[in-house]
Amino acid sequence: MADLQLTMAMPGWSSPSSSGIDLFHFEEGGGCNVSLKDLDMNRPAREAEEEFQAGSAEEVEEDDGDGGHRQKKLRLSKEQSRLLEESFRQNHTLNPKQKEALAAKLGLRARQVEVWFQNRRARTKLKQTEMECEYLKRCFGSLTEENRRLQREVEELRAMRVAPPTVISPVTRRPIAASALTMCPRCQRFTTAAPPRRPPSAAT
DNA sequence: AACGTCAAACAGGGAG
DNA sequence: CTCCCTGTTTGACGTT
Repeated sequence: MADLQLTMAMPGWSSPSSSGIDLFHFEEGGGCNVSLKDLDMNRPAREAEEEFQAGSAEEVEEDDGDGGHRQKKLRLSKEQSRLLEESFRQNHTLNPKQKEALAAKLGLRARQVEVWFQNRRARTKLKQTEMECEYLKRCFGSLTEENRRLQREVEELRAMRVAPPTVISPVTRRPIAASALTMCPRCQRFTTAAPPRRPPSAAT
């Protein structure tokens, strides 16, 4: 399925678009993910599903009669979830017509389908973010290790660095650093560079 | 019973 | 104004 587009290339990770594996896999086929929730759900959802399976759209119980505006929470049936997932795989967003059609097909209100898609998108994004986070953590770990290794290497190289080459000074007849020699342009002979002249010491 | 997790539903704000 | 995103609340359910 090409429904998830990770924005990061993560070596070793198969992108959903190529693997065909969704981050969220619902109990299609295997059935091992079926929990008691799915089997013994609260009645409104089951009723809705029965209506849905009978081919008619049904308004799930909307008001408890006390004027409270919050919907009674329903759990979607297995079949409703499956169809929503299927639809989500084809498209992560729905236009109003598609929303209405899907809602009618599922026996839900358009608002419920809309909310489901919103939540589903959010969950997908969260999952992606978690994966990216894990990947970055691993990157950080390996880079830290690499950094340590390079630091050690630098220290080792510093420790084994040989002393600079020396020559015998033609003036003092003692060893001096070769870099301290300069060639006299007139006589073409090596001589020691004159030490930088210090200006007369200023006070302080 | 208390706690944790999951997902449905809501609210507010930004973009078009 | 509508749609979507994001953060939050809340109810259902599982686990300890």
